[in-house]
Amino acid sequence: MSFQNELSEELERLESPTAIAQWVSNVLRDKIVKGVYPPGSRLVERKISAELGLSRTPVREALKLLHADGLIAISRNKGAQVLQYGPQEALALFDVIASLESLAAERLAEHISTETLDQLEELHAQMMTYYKIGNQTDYFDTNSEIHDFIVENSGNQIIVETHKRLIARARRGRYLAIMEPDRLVEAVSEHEVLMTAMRNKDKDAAAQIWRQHMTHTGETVVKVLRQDGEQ
Amino acid sequence: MSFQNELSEELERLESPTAIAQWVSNVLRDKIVKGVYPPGSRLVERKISAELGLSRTPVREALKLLHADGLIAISRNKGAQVLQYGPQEALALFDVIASLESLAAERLAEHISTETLDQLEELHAQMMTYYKIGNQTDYFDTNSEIHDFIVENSGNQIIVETHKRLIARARRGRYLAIMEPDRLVEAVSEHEVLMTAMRNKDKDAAAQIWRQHMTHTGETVVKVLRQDGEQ
DNA sequence: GCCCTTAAGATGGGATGCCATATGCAGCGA
DNA sequence: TCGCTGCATATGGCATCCCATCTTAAGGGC
Repeated sequence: MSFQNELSEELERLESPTAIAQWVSNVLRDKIVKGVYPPGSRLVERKISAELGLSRTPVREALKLLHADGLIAISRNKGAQVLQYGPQEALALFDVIASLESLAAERLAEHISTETLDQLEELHAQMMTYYKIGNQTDYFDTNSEIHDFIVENSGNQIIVETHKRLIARARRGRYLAIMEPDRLVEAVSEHEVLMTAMRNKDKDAAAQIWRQHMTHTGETVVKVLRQDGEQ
Repeated sequence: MSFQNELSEELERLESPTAIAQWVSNVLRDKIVKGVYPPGSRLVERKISAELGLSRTPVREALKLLHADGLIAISRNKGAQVLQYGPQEALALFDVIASLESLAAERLAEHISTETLDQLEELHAQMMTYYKIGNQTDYFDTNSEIHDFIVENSGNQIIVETHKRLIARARRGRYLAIMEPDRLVEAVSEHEVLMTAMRNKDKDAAAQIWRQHMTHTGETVVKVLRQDGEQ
């Protein structure tokens, strides 16, 4: 089996340099996040390059990218190994993400334009609809969109870059964590509070509720990971 | 001229894989921070590898690392180019760093042990001595040590990693920014307030003052960069 | 004299080969 | 039977080669 078809498709779309390494890193990241490569498993350059029909060079670069993202450790003669991901890592990760998204919400609330607010209202309304009809998948997708939207419109590129890097690691937990009904109700209520803060351009309220929101999300992920670990 | 001597020395001490690439990236990072490679200048793989007496491979990896750090842009057929660094970038950077160091101070204040507090007191006293006798160089070094100490003892590895990455970029500004006497007095006073918060294990006060402290520092750097840009 | 064409050089990306070292297993000795 | 030694294998790091593409400049045509 080969991934050459998908590779060709992707490459035509992207003209960025090191597009292949990017593609490989995305493939591997996905497999790590989804547990195909469990923590501790070894990613061998030669093996992956053979599977993907590539030389070692782009695979090697992809592994370096994953290393920079904090997903794997690279040791000589032992191959890259998927790092552990447990409650402790998730706790630390969400602590920083909460602080970062809170900052993003604060900065956005400060200078939000009517157009941007309208787009946010649109996303929020969409999410509420999915919530009311009980469509979990679309609810979570729109939810993620809202979080990303706030970060991307914070006006601070450093926040965007840093957030992107950390979220890649946190997704590993979110994939396992299926929100419980109780948390869902609370989360929706917190989203409502944020919208009010945005409408009032109240940066302190926005920062406060968004940090609280992400902290709660983190706590839920940690709880799920703990339950998972006990099994 | 060759750097082979220094290279050998470094390599004996480090047994980490990709030690050469790390070393090269440190050399280049230093030159970027110090302005030897000004913004917009081109870093050509073949040229650097020739100068350092290495093949292109490790140099290439080093450039990828600098790219991941956000210091350079890599474009095909044009070489890596040092990214601009002006008031706008510094503003965005310090906004995030302030938030991050504030979080670190908050987490440290929560659980700080007597031994850790003693070490911090020691560093603080040392810095105050340098301040009083007007030894600027040692003052700034100890100041940096305090900031790093707080981050490293926050108990959150994600904070440490993220901070390290961002500080590498911010150093570019701090190298240019020589603190003014007015700011110096204010900064020292803010350090005093932090120490009080730490002694009281008052996490909110610690978070508040440390964010304010870093925001002020950022503003000073931005001011200096603006003056520099106007010349 | 100006602009377009074209060819040579520059430059990063990818492929491949060699090397140093760590790992693991097999065989030998006590 | 257990442990130690040594060799084969695995594996990542580095060097080198080729290639596609962009840049640049020179030369010819209008």
